Order: sequence, then C-alpha cells, then structure tokens
Amino acid sequence: MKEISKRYNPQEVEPKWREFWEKEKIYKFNPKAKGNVFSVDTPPPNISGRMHIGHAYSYSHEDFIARFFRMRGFNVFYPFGTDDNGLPSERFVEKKANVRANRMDRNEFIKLCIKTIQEIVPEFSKDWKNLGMSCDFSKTYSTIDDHSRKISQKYFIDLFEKGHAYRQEAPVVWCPHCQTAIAQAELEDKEVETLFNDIIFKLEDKKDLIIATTRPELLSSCVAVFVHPNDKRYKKLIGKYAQVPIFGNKVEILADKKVDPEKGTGAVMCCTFGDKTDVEWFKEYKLPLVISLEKYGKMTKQAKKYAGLSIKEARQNIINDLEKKKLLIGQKKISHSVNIHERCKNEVEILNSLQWYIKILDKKKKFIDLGKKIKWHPPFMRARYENWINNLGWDWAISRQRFFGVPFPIWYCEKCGEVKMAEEKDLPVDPLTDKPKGKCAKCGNSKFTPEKDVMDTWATSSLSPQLALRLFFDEKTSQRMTPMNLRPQAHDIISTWLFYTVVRSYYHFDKIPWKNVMISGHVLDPQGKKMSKSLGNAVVPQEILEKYGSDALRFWSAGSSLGQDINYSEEEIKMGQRTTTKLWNAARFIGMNVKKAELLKSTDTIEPADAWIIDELNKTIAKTTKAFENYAYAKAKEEIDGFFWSKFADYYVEFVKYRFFGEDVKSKKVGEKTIATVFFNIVKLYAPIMPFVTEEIFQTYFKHFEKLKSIHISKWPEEIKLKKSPDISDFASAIKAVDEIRKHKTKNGLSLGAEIDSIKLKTKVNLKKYGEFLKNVGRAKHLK
RNA sequence: GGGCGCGUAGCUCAGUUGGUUAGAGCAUCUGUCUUACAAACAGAGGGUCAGAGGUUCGAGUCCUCUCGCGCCCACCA
Repeated sequence: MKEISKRYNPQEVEPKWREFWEKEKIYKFNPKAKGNVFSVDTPPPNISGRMHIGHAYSYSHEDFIARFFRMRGFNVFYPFGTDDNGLPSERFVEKKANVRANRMDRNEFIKLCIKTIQEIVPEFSKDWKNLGMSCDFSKTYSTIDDHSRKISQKYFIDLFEKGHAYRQEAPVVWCPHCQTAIAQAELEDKEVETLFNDIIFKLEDKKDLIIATTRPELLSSCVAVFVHPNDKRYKKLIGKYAQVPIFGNKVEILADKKVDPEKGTGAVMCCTFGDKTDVEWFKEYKLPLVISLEKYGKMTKQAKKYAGLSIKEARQNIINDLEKKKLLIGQKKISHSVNIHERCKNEVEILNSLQWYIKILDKKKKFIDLGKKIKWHPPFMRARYENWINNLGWDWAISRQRFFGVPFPIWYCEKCGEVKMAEEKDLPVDPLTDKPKGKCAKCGNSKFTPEKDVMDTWATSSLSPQLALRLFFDEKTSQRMTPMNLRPQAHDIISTWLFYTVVRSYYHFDKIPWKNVMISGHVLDPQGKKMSKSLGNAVVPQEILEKYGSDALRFWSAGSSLGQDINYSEEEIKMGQRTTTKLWNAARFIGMNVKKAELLKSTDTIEPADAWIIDELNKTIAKTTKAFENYAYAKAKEEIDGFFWSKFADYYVEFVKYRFFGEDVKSKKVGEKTIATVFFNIVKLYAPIMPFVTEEIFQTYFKHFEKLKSIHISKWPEEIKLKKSPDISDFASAIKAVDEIRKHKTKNGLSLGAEIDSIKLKTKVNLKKYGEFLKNVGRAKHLK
C-alpha cells in the first residue's frame, strides 16, 4: 500500500482537489448528460463585502443538497453569479475609492463601478470556491453585465406590455440621504427619542384646539385636522375649520376612526406627508397636496421663512417660534420607532414623485396561492411569506434615482410624453447614450427624452432563474426548465428576493419559479446575539477556512436543522476537524491491513460481525438518503456520524482486528472485503458534507473501485444485498458481552488490550455461536 | 398589537403519527499509550423536558393559558 502521511492536512489537501475539480471539470454542467436535471437557483452574493459567516453557513447547506443529488444520479444544474449593481455596489465603490456618486460625472462613476467590480470579482468568488461549492464556475453571470441587462430590460418591456408596470406620480417612500425612491421591502425600524409637541390651532370662535405632533416642521404641509368620530371632546368641531399656527391657513376638522383618542390630545394634523396614515387620508378625503419637503431633505418655499432648512433645523426653529407665540403648550419626551433605509440607516420620508411601479397589491391572493404550490423547507417559512404579502401597503417601486444599475429601456416623447420602448433586438440599451428608433406612436414626433433612472437591483435579481438558465440554454429550453427544482436562500430575503421572483415568474411565464425552496437561518454569536461587524462579534470565515479547512467549517454548518439559527461554536468546528482526522485514521488502518481493497460480492460468505455491520450500514444508508431527499442534511449528518463513530469505529474495527492478525485466511479475506466495502460507503455518505477529505480518501484507496475521476460523480450508496448472510438476530447479546468485558477491564484499571485469564459473563449469550469471537475480541482465555 | 420560531443535562442540540427506565456531542470525573487514531479509547455522574391546567389507560410529544428569548411585520399623528 502507498506510503501516506500520518496526519490529515487540509491546508495541503484542499487546494489540491479544488484545482483538480476545476481542471477536470467535475462540476461542469453538461446539457446532454444522462439523468434528470436537478436545477438550483443559486443566490448571487452581493459583491459589496467579502463572504461572511452567514454566507458560509447557508451556501454550505445548498451545496450539501446539490452534491447529494449529483451522486444520486441527477444531472445537476448549479450555476453561479454575482449581484453587483444598485445601491449596495455604489456604496461599496464610493467607500473603496473615497468618492461620492452625486458629486461626480455620471459616466465617470459608472466606469469606476465597472472597473472596481472587474477587479474584485475573481478574488470575491474565490471565497465561494474555497468553501467547496460545486457550482459550474465556467460560465457565471453578473447582474450588471450585458447578458443580465438584456434579460432585465427584455422582461421589463414584457411587464409594461402586459400592463403590470406603470408610471405614476404618487407618494413614495424616499431616502433623502440616497436621494432615491425605495421600496417597502427596503425599510428597517429604528427606535428614536423625540419630542411630542402639543400645539395650539385656533378655531373660528378663537378657542383653542390642541393637536399633538412629533413633526412640527410639517405644519406648512398641514391639510386637515383629524379627530375620532366618537370623541365627545371634539364631536361638535367636526366639519369646522382650524387655523394652522404660524402659517395662518385654515384646514377642515375631519373625523376618522384611525385616530386614537387616547394618543396625544386625540386631535392630529394631517400633512402631505408625515406618515403612511397621511397618505391614506390624502387619498380617501381627496385632500390637497402641499409639499414642504424636497428630495434632498430640505424645506421648500412652501415652508416660507423656513425654506432651505434641513428637517431638524426647521423643527427646532418652528418650535422656538411657536414657543415665542405661546402656541406651544406642552412637550413630552417619547421614544418611538421610525422607518429607516436599510442601506444607509437614515430616516426616510414620503415624497410625491414620478416613479415606475410593478403592480403587486391587486394580486395578493394569487401570490399567496402560488406560495402554496411551492414546497417549503422548512414548511413554517411559508407563513413568513404570507405574512409579508398580507401586510403589503404599496406597489413595488422599481425606479431608483441612482446611477449604477440596469437602465430602463425607455424614452419619452418630448411632445406628448408617450413612452417609447426599446426594441428587443437592440437590447441592452442605455437611453442616455442610445437613440430610439422611429417616431412617437401617438403623435409622430421624433424627439425623445431618455429615462435617467435605473432599476431597483431586485428588479434584475428577481429574474435569477432566467439569468442563470440563459447562460447555458436558449430561450425555449430555459422556459422548459422552469420551474427549477430548488431555490436555496436565507430567511432575511423572503420579502424581497423570494417574493419578487415569484411575482416575476408569474407575470412572465404564469408559473412558479421553483418547486422547492430551502430556507437557512442566521449565524449568531456564542451568546445567541446577532453577529455583526459593528458589534465586533463577527467571525471571519476566511480565517476558519485557513485554520481548520472547509470540511470542518461545513461540518459545523451541517449541525443545525434547516431554518434554525445557529450559534457559532469553534468547538463544533473542531469536532469537524476531528471527524476528518478520524476518517483519515480509519483509512490508514485499512491501508495498513488490506493489501488491495476489494468490494464484497453478493455471493461472499460472511461472518456474523460482518453481517451485523452490513445491516447497520444498510439502515444508515436508508435513513441518510431519506433525510437528504427531504433537505434534512442535519439529520443525515447525525445518522452518518452515529454509524461511523459508534458502530464502525468503536465496534466493527475492533471485531475484525483479530482476524487481520490471525491465521484464518478465509476469515481474514472476508473481513478485509467487508471493512473496505463498509468504509467506502461511509466515505461516500460523508462526501456531500465533507468533499475534500472524502475525495482524498477515495483517490488514495478506492479509486480502482469505480472508473471515475472523482468521488463526487460516483454513485450514491445503495443497500448491500448478499445472497447468504448469517442470522444476526442475537448479535446484540454479543455486543452486550463485549461491553461487559470492556467494563470489567476499565473497572480493574486494565488496558483494553490486556489479556485476561477468565471472566464470568452476566450477559446471556450463545457461547457456542459467539464464544470464539468474544474470546478474540475481548482477549480473554476463558469465558463462563 | 399581529405572525412565526424557540424554551429538554453545566453548554449546544436530537427526540418521527402520544407507548417500556428521556438520547447524543461538548464539558466534568475515573481509568487506559490498546499494532488506525491520546486530536484517541473505555467507563461514570448529571434532567420535576420553562410554569400551570386539561384530554388520555398513558403526554417532552396533543389542547388552553401564563412566563421568558429570538426573528419578521405593524405602530411613527
């Protein structure tokens, strides 16, 4: 047998096989290969940061499944792409190059973005390769490349033509810091301290009406005052008018059930727009639109003497002025939560502006129904999807007043404003530099204004099945391959990526995008807190990979069931490392004792111990296979671990030793075959979780079993059937007897290898059948 | 306030449709260098299954309520 290293060294072994897999194209997708296709809609990681531990965790999960199905004989379509447009990428480039997009030339900035991305993507993708991902990296997409822009624009045109996309001037969630509209899904909450101000509005009879507000700076946008219809204090005021302090205009006092009489003074001003309720009232009561806030977050002329001030400055100045006029009669410190933009963490406003939308509100029920057609792993994650849809309050705003994104393929007629779409054969287009063909369909004019906005990054990534499929297939085949088999992702983007992909798939193809979704949890620190750079409790996967290797990291990832958050535990990673060591040692043991490994033949005559381990193996194969088929990789790992450590290593290896060192050639031979067969299967069972050590063992010891380049394209284990097999119904008693002998030795401080003269067994065991076996395994001369 | 998940040994978790004395790993303690492995092995101790009530011959598992933790959403006047 080959001379091999005594210790397993992942730092040496892992790069070797990684290069080998790439060179030999082990994971290359072959459209003509046999077997049913199993397709994965791989999440394109966002390039705005390196792979973090949460990525390592959830990408491991999908790779387990992809590897399992590959070995199960499926033709696995497992593509890779990167998400590299939109605000996150802009912010990343701004930070890296120390520039601000809105202070530089648009084209220069876009060029800088593209250059930066080209520089970093190869290094960025390396982390995913180092993790051992079995994607086909030979063709990849980026959500900003020509390929993706073309698809994104094509399907936008499709939406428009089908009437699912519309442009409208309406209140929209606006980020004054990023100076763009954003979607509801991009909001986060933040708890802030603020002042609740009681302000006097004068009534027509000169009496006071006190309203409470946290946003006095919006007084100039006040268009009504609302009270609860049953509020006795205000009932008689309904329909009358109140005068807005400082600005002097009169607004009607209206009644609406949304007013909470308990809150503040029970009278509330409605401004266009302070919050979502204002928008609802604005629409419902057809209130006038009075804009006091412009897109940079500064006060407009409407705010008169406060024009040009920031929100905070205006608030302070108005409070001061109200105080001077004795119109501010109370102030209370409160803490409330406000919506912030997830990308920049700044408070958002609601602004009236012209934006493109994709209709979603009118199809809520449909999207919920589609969700029911998808198989969710774990099932309870569907509730989050439905919960999100039920709470949706806005259509999907997809235009962004930004620079680095997929442009809308649109011009507007200068004369009549009619939309002019690009033609499909010209895609991708940039309306800022490309000219539309032909004349305005409506008025015949031939001068056009380009659309400057770009699309929300999700508007492109929600087409990820198409982005991936079209790398390898024509349009017809791509559509035939939808729905894909699996969408793997983490739970934080159910309301964005997952939901939007369902929306797009429905509008374009009237189909669900995938048959299964697999939702991973998050990684928490050992105390159960969220890991984040800012808290300083984040672990860096690159360091773990370097120190312990990918197999060990993946082993840890496999440790919690699907959808569960996991606490980071270095101990568990060490356990993975120990498993690789244990596997390596077991392989070495076989290498030392078995000259040339052979597999059992169905006609071989085996001994009871062999039959027992084969039986246990068969049970393990059945359970592991079922678990993996249900995406329950944690259960699969548990089964394999249990069999390998507690059945194979702890017992079977000890059962077979005496035969290896003894004289009975026939018994020795069948023992050799059994141990090789069983261990070979163990290595295969572990292959999806720990691809490197299993490849090393396969290549070193078992390559001659199957004429294949890699274990990862070998056949998944199946039940081993032997024509004649001894009865092992009483083998448990033999194991019990072995335990008893071990206990006896431990109690007496003897080493397990020590020979003992005789032992009286309490265990009832058939000594005729197992006497010799027990004497040999237990190294006892006599048994009673 | 709504939705979802979780609460089992010191720690991390497993417990399939309710069915003997509740399991594993880590940690602890005691032994053992035994021809794969001391990064190992053998053995031992350790649990009112968050709490209360209910259904049942029988509940960690089903139902109701309470408490605690986490996530998502709403609340923003």
